Amino acid sequence: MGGFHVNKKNEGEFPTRRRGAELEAAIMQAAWDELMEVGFPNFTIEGVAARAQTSKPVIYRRWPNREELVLAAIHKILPAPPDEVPNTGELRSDVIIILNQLNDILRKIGPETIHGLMSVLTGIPLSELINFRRTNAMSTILNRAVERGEIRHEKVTARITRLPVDLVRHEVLITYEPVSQDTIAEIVDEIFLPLIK
Amino acid sequence: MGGFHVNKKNEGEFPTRRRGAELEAAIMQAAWDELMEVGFPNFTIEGVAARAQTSKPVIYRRWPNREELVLAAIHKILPAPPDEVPNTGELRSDVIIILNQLNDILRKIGPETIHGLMSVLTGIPLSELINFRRTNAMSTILNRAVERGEIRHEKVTARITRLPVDLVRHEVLITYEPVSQDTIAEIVDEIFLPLIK
DNA sequence: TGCTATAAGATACTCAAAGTTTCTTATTTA
DNA sequence: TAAATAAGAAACTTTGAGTATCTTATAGCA
Repeated sequence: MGGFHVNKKNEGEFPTRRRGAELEAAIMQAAWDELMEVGFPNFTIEGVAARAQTSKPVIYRRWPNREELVLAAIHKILPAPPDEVPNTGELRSDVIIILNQLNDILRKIGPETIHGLMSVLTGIPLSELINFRRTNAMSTILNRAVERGEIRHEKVTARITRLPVDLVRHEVLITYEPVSQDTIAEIVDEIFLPLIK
Repeated sequence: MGGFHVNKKNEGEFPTRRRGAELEAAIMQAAWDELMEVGFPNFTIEGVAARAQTSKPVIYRRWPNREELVLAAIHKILPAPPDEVPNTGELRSDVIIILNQLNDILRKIGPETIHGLMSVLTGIPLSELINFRRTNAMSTILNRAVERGEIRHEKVTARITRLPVDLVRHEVLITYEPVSQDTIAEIVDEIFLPLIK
């Protein structure tokens, strides 16, 4: 028992029905827009379909559910930070650059969406959900600082390497404090550098 | 157009229909059990009503929605940590006690539920959602350590006071690492104490 | 150029659960 | 013992997830 069909035959010169990559890109953009406008808890597949001027089955043929669609849109739309690890010649400014990149990404996605994803995609740490190849950036920065003789390598433990990133994440996601330049400076100058210098 | 009613008249000696505080307690327990068994994403009001052997309107008369019901159950059922702030006479062991209490609470509620609540109750920091009057415990501990002469008061900034609690929260909620005694010791001995001593 | 495979799009399902309404009746209280 | 209160039963509306079925536009190929 099929539906009531009103498709018009298109005798025109170029296609009006999108397919493949073009259609996919339109859906990703629509999903992102929907997420930004209504927020994660109100994000619906139907809303995305309407916005992209397509229909639900088209979306379900590509992504199995709400969460995967959101995750895909995030990875597709969000500009990844540059691949190169900052290298200013000074540890402090390198770390501040990394922390600003992280803060930007988290702020753009929004805590509400991140919490929503983490609630549903159980047991997957944030670094796996949203990993812009930033995992090793801090290590690289610290190795360079050791090579320059700026810090001593015995000070560089795994926990201290993660510390600044962890604190920015905590600030954005758990306390909802806006992470200003002052906040970042505080984390770096009051916590991180004293431990490693 | 009301429903089909099969209530039996109870001519017995004592009430079979619960009300007030007794009913409320049964609902809270049912909500907690439901949360523990099916997890936050699958938690339903209908499930709670069935489990508590009552009906949806009874629940909706008291709590406006799913999230508030969960939040109420958490606060009702979860044993709050003791009111007294630990006072062993040594900073290190006091901090370890606090961090273990925090870890216990977060583990009992579960990251999935916490993320779910934070996604829906937008903009409310974790410390307001789940505040077992622990907010000032660290301050008290540090003040006592200053009084004992164990540390100097200039070292005690707001950020350093929050640091150990922040790191445990981050570990449980963001990285999903199990917080062992070793992890807590690492946070205290490798990060916190070196900054404050 | 026309044929065929593919996939888009429309529509209508089913199912579950949120939240509401209406009614009856048990229980408390005055 | 009567009146007020609130529990409980059931059916309702609405929304959205996810699926199934069909038609038809389009791409790629013969």
